[in-house]
Amino acid sequence: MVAKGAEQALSPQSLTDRITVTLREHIVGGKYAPGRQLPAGKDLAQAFGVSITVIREALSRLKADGLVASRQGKGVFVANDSKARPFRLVKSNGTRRALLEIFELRMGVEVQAASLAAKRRTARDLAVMTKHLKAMQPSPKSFDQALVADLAFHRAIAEATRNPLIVSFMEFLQPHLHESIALARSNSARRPETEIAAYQEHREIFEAIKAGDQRRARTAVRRVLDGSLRRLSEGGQLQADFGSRAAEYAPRRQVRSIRAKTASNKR
Amino acid sequence: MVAKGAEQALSPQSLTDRITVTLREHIVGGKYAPGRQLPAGKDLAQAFGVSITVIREALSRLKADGLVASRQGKGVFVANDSKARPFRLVKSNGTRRALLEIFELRMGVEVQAASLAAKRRTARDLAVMTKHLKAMQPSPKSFDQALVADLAFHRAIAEATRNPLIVSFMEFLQPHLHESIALARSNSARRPETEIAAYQEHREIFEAIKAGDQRRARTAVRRVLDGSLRRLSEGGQLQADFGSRAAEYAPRRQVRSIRAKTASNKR
DNA sequence: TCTTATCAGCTTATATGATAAGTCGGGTCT
DNA sequence: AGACCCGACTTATCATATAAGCTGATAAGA
Repeated sequence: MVAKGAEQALSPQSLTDRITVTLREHIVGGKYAPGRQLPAGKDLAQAFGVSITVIREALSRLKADGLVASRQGKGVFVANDSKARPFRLVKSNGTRRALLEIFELRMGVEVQAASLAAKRRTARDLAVMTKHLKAMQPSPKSFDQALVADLAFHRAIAEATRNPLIVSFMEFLQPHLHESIALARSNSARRPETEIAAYQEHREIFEAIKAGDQRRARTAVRRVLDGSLRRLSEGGQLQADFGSRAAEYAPRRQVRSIRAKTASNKR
Repeated sequence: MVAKGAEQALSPQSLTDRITVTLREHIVGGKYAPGRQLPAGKDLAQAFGVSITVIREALSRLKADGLVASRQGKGVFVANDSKARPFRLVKSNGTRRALLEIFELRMGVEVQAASLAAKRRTARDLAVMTKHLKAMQPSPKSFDQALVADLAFHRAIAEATRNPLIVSFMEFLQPHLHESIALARSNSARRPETEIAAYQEHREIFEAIKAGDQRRARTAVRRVLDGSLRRLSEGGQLQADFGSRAAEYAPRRQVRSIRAKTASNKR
């Protein structure tokens, strides 16, 4: 059944997963000081009661995270430079609170992006923005199209900063905001006056960037996002469901097809 | 030799490293659509001409990155939910350009943090800020102490936002900014008048947050960071060296203690 | 006809042993 | 003393083997 599939995807932390978590905790917890050498793979395997394979895979993950570094013939060492470590959004569990936190972080970056864009935008940037802005005009053919254009417009701003870091960070944030955006729009948008207001506000951002007015650009973005934030806050509850974990790997359907196939194959 | 050690740490991308990169490119490049099943480990090993061990370690890393998900008995699938993916600052190679990019990103978050802090700060937050601000007062005992207090002050602002995401993101950014901060201060700071100005500017941030004036807080932070940015831009070149890669793992000496421990543990 | 049991063939997960190669220190030989 | 070698460590990689989950087909039973 579907329930079984979901349970399946959640519970079975593999042995490697658990060992990885444990090792990571030991390292960040300070059990092994930065620069220190870890026990040899063989010893770790014995200590945890698992095979060397599991230890190797766990260490490989930590190595990919920049937490440790191994050198052939010498050993595995705790990295004392934390610059390679990635930034994760683990707590994005769909809670409204989590969404608000992400949204606030996004606002800071987006305001900064608009500010920089106002200073560095080229004619080409402005042309791209204009294109997307047009697709956002009120009463568009499809609702989704306006949303896509909205995202593309903000992305164009990011690219106009000439700062690839800001671009990639906003790309990183976007999927986490996907639900909040959908919610905010479904809450109170769809009403023509809201649509028109949204268009006007975005237009104001564009004009400020075009004019090279950094402060005005910041204010305009802040106004737009404050509006979204308000719509997000006032709406109904969230977190109800956004697809069971099992739905993420595109299973389903096979159940039916299998059954159909067995039926037809019955010969 | 040292040169050999450095070369050693840079070039010898392990086989697993290369396969991981290749596989990642294939996936994000769209060779395998989200939800699609990857070829079996055995086939991948044959296709790349490596052993299954290497494939497994590579897949294990991608799995830890949320790029793929494996299910025993079924296979490995490309995850179609990108929310688990981490954010990395790979290009932080010490170039001045890279530092500026990080700095600009930081500025956006920090301005937002101050803005939120002005709205949500508690009396306790203000007390903490006051403490650090005092330690920043001109002509302090030690130069380093002022720098530490500076960082602590900004951290206190982040915590006053009540947004743990902002706190952890600034923590994530900080080691990457370490060099730029040191550079900016060594460039033109140390002069009494600069120190005094920095203190006054930070004081202004505090006052704005205390007064609950969001806009003033944003402006004040922007002024401080613009100042740092200017000092960073005008100074001498960077990127010369900040410790060879080999020095990052600080081996030596501890090796002995570990060895002694394992030796004694060998029952 | 329909359901159920069983089996063969896939897959990943884990374990184990072997080989290659790098590091390090001690010992030997000159 | 200095150059050299050798053995004991390490990680890296490879090759198999076993266990366990999944899938589909077939056989057995109602």
